[in-house]
Amino acid sequence: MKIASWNVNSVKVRLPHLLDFLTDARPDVLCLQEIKCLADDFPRLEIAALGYRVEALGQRAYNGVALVSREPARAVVRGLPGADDDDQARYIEASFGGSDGEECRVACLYLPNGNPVGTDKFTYKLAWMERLIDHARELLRREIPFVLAGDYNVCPGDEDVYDPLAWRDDALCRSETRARFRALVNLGLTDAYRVFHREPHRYTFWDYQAGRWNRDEGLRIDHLLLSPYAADRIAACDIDKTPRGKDRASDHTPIWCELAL
DNA sequence: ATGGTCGGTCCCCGA
Repeated sequence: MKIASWNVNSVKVRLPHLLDFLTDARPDVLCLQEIKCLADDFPRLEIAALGYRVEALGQRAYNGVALVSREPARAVVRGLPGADDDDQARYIEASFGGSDGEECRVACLYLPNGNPVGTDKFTYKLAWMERLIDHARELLRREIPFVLAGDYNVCPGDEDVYDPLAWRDDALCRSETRARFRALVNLGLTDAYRVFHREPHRYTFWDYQAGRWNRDEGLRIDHLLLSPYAADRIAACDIDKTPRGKDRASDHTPIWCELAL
């Protein structure tokens, strides 16, 4: 089962690139973030023509997440549990069947950016991470394979930033942020990318400004965290830089993994 | 060179 994650920064603008990626990469499940539209406005017909279905949690103008899959999603959960008053569309989770009949639970998440530090945005980010930790603990209790995929807005270490000093006090790199990411991993999850790639300075995001893409000055902030049963089955993982190099690209590029499920 | 870039919009905000 191939699972991919991509912050598309508007699914309407990125539709041609999205169709290209589905055609070329053929993921079984694709997690999308920042679709920036209501679920009813998601371009389903074009996706369906390629044999894919969509489950979305949308929002006007901001945020919005979706699961694009070949097989129908089962037991869909919309919204990260733990706060009834959170109206930001940042989380959707569902189960998908593997080729051997084994199931995998896939969560698509768009973790808050949190800038500027010292405001309620940073407080919200940290609280959201605490909720994610609590929910991951619940998923682990089920003893099933699962993947927490998405735009975490977290650079786990200095090796994941082109200029760690300049970014030291950014919400993506702050010690409070990194400590919570470590706490999540330390529950027993595996950073899929690091199973296969130890080199520093491999990125999934390059800012639109200042020619960051052309200078390869980016951040590794999109991650696939695997439960123990999923980690046991990992066969491959990589970042696909092709979409980022296209005209009218998203500022993020997809990350994917292959699980023997 | 005190800027630079996108996308979606209650004409600026979030990234």
